[in-house]
Amino acid sequence: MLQVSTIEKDFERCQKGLEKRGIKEAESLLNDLLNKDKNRKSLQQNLDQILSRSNAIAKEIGILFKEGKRDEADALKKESTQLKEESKKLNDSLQTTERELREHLYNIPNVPHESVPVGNTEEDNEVVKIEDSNIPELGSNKKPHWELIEAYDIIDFELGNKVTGAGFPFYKGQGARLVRGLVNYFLDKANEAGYHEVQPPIVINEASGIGTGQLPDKEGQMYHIDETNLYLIPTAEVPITNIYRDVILNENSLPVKHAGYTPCFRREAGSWGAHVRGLNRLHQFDKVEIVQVVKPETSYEVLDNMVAHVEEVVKSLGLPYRILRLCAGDLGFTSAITYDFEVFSAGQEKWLEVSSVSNFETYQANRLKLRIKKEDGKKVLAHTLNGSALALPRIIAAILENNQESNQIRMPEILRPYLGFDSIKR
RNA sequence: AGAGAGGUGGCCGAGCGGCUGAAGGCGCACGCUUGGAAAGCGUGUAUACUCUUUACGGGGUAUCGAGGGUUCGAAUCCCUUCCUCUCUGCCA
Repeated sequence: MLQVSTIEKDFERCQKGLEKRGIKEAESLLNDLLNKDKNRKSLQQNLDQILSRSNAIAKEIGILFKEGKRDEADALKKESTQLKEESKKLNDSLQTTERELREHLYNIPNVPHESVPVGNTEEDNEVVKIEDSNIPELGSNKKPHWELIEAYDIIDFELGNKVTGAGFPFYKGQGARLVRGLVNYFLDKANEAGYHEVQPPIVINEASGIGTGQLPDKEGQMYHIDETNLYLIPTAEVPITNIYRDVILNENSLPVKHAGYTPCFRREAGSWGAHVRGLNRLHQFDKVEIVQVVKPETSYEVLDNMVAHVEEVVKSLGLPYRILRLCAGDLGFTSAITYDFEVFSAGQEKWLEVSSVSNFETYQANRLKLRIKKEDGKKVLAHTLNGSALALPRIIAAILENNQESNQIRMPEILRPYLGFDSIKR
């Protein structure tokens, strides 16, 4: 969530940033917030004064009682009772104001970074890099992965339908081993790059959802468990980043780098259709996530490092890819800047998003109350970043489609030690 | 799931209606001491909001799991809720 102090100091930047996101009334919105905050402050001040007086009276009464001066004490009691009524009222309106302010802030997205292109749709995303020299020539008998997986019997949607429902496939045989191999490979790469591995819970509470910004904004995208008011994670970002909720980190313990593998669950309500066949969109999928908590002044350098790491992994699989800088309209709610990675899947002749690397600046940290204690004792909000490294299903789709031959699918060289086979055969 | 115990500062732990933002200890930081280290001694050591100050700093309020209540006054009493531990049950 945005900080009121940032809005005060950097009004114009905030206004322009939000306008870039298509919020036309940004100026009045921000002014409204500032006014609410002013209101909050004055209420707080009045309340504090009354409480201060109450505390003084209570102390006096204590002393008077000890001295046996009942009458004087009784007079003070009356005043105190009166003050209490006043303070109750003030406290109520203070809490209302604070709640409104908070809710208001929750509903304002992050201010995009300067370099984020203007735009509303995917078309406006900026292609930063494209590496398409290795797009295969498949000729006339190329197949999309949903045909390949049936032909080789490695992923079974029907079985998933039976046991759970649409979007929950079974991976079988070499398909299951491919998933396991990829997860291991991705985790090994992350470890090599200095990310400390964690295996987080895949169910989170409400506070965690709010901390990273899934709640209250994207409530409908998560599976909810009513009995215990818990949510299935949509990404490992949530449990991993929330390790640092309500934490003050020493400056010298930064950067914090974590990697973790989890299944991810997304309801994807209403976003189904012909263009999301097969592995392109699922309710449950596997992903290795990388997360960093860093000093504000280093976060853009770190972002570049994370992009470079993801690029290295994608490249090592021999997949054609491109890197996009998302336009303001396509940018996630909590992100200041996001780079998407897409791989080209030659069977469908489509670019598929396989990773999203974002800098949230202080937006998440402010919600999380994640701060850094500097050498001089001053505290500042940390910057948080994360990226997929990588999400599996579309990587699998691209591997299958791009490496298909008439009677086998060759596996990328680098994966073979992880798989125990060189190609998928019938 | 049933019965009981408990949640206090970075940690341990006292307090069980006013003098407690909180004893004592440990840890940590700085200083003294030392040839150096240890020990010893001294000082300091939560967070948020807010007022004030050029700054150093100073003041106010809140916070003893969370929320509500009783009271002039609550870490201390009552209620609700969450969590932890022990025993019983169940179970990978």
